[in-house]
Amino acid sequence: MQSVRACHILIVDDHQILSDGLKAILEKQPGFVVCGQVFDAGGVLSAIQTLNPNLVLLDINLGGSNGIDVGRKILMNFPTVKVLILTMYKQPKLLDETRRAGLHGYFLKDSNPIDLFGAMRAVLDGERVFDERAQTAEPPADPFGDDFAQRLNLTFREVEIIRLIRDGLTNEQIAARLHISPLTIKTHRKNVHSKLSLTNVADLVQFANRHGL
Amino acid sequence: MQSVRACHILIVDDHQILSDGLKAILEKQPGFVVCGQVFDAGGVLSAIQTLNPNLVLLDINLGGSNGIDVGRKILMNFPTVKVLILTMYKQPKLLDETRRAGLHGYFLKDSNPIDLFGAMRAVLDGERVFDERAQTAEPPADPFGDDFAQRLNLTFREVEIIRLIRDGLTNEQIAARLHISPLTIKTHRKNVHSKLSLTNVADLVQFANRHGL
DNA sequence: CACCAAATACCCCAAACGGGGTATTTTTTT
DNA sequence: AAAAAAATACCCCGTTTGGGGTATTTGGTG
Repeated sequence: MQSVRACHILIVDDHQILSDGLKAILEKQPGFVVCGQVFDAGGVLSAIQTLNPNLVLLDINLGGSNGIDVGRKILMNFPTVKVLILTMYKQPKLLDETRRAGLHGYFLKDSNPIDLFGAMRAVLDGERVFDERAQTAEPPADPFGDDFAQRLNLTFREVEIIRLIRDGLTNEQIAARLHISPLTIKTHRKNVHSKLSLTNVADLVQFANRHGL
Repeated sequence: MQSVRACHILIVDDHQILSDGLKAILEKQPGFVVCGQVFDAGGVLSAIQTLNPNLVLLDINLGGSNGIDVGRKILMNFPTVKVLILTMYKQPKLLDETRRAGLHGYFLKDSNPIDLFGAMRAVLDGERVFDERAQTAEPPADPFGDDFAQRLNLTFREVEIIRLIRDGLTNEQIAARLHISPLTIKTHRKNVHSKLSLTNVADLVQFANRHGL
């Protein structure tokens, strides 16, 4: 027998292993009941209709669809349902989009589950919760906590520039941002290409994504 | 009291929510014991030394480090430990790298946990397990299973070309691949930019990644 | 058949990138 | 203080991309 006051949760994530795992730990928490799991964007609205959850945990990357768009649709159709984005992306752009979409929170997958439960309760209490780590335009601070930069012989400045290239800035724009000459950016870029054996922007962006810059 | 024959597992993943969740469902499985969790590349080797696992579940994206490299180090230092890559990346390149590194398997996070348990048992029995879905260079077949392409008014050809751009090919190379003129690629590209409100390769690659192309 | 979306192909020109150099200054390490 | 590493900046030139057009052909669908 379970409390009628328990919060009903719908998990929307295309990674079944995460979804099932999250369900397992949520169900050990008193007050939370996972009333359903959806693995793609398609079935979300009908699942909400059927299962009537209080809160939807929503991934952004839904194998082809954008979770934030899905969140918008949820709000339009079910204004009382809370929507909490649960994602791996520490990108201010996505957090802003989530906020502008009127969703109730943005939470990172590398967080402590305990904190997630706290965020969920806060959202259910009517608060909005946005993870700071995704707001502060990723720390230009120190990409060297890990050893990957050293391993690849990338310097601090190079990592900094890779990030800006990934974000779609041109040499000119990067130069303006860093208050140095565009020609210097070009040099850094050539060095990066040489170090990583790349020849174009696309591969560099892929590299940046893969290494979580 | 637990069976002395239980397989001891170390989970290496920077997403604590996934790690804890996976631990929760693994511990419901008879024969599996999670002997430890590591959240970054740094502590892996010493954790293995201390905890003596039979199998390491290893993510590729370790917040700055490459899991496959970590896997190589594990094999060098602990040749009897099995290493199973558990990742979201359906990329043949990464699967090949895993195979060449001599690791024991490559498994996708959007799989059924039951299948994961099967793969783990197979690996422990000395087999190697590589998920087919990451081998078959993602299906150029049908990007329209989801609605995203329609939603964004992208045509089949456009999606096809976006993929090739993302993979770092130039217009010339794409044209050769598709047996059409480079100028046609250019036109498609312009149309894509217009439809998606993009202006450069970097943003296009980000788009492709985010939508799982 | 008429219509329309999709795919094909070209014109123009400007902007940006890619790769080969060299060189100076600043910072860090030895 | 000397050496090494990092960051800065420029030269060359060719390739590639970006964006404004226009136009033909192809394959459905009403």
